[in-house]
Amino acid sequence: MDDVEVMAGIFRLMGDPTRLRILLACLDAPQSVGAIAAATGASQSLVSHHLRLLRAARLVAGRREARQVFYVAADDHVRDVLRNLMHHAAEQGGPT
Amino acid sequence: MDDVEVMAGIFRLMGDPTRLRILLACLDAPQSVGAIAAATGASQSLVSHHLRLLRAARLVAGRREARQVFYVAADDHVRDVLRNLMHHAAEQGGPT
DNA sequence: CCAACGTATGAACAGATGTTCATGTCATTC
DNA sequence: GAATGACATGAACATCTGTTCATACGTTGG
Repeated sequence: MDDVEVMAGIFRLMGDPTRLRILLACLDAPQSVGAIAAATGASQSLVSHHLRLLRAARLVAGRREARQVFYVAADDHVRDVLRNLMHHAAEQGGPT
Repeated sequence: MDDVEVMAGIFRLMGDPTRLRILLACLDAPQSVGAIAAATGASQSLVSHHLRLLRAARLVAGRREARQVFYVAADDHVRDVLRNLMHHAAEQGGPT
């Protein structure tokens, strides 16, 4: 596949608010699916659906711990991108 | 609007291959709409439609020069994000 | 083994999105 | 000022996407 399409695929995944919140929720530390659902306010089912996509793109990695499964952002580049654009958003919202 | 939604909005715009190619085409130097269309292989109409969205999000800025309009990526953060993920794609495609 | 908990999956649906085709607008040239 | 070139816009359409609801799966405790 073309590099551009790979990039676009990643961006598209980050382009949904719910999925972005999920990513941000497990950016620094592994979180269980339930915890992510609670943190984002999305249903458990929806979170699981999204996590499947994020996992397929290797943006998150999941590890089973007894009954729960803990997900964490799997990529340093992704972390950088997110942090970078968070600054951007902060600037755009800017000082009122 | 929430910061997360702003970020997601930007990511979503970069999440379409055509639009991403358009962005990359005018990342370093201003390009006319026709030039962008030629560079990306998309129709003039489609490029114009996408440029409208990118302009609305202030990801590109357009300047009229006689008959032509030149667009250029308008934001340093965006440039950084794109370059950052280009490296990511390079790594993922990586050494076989 | 049965029940309970946490997570995953599948079907179905409403709404959004990318693209095309046709046409409109603005600036230039003759 | 009519014609041409470069870009913008609008309608229409097929496709994709996010969400929900119901249900299945795997793991632990009695």
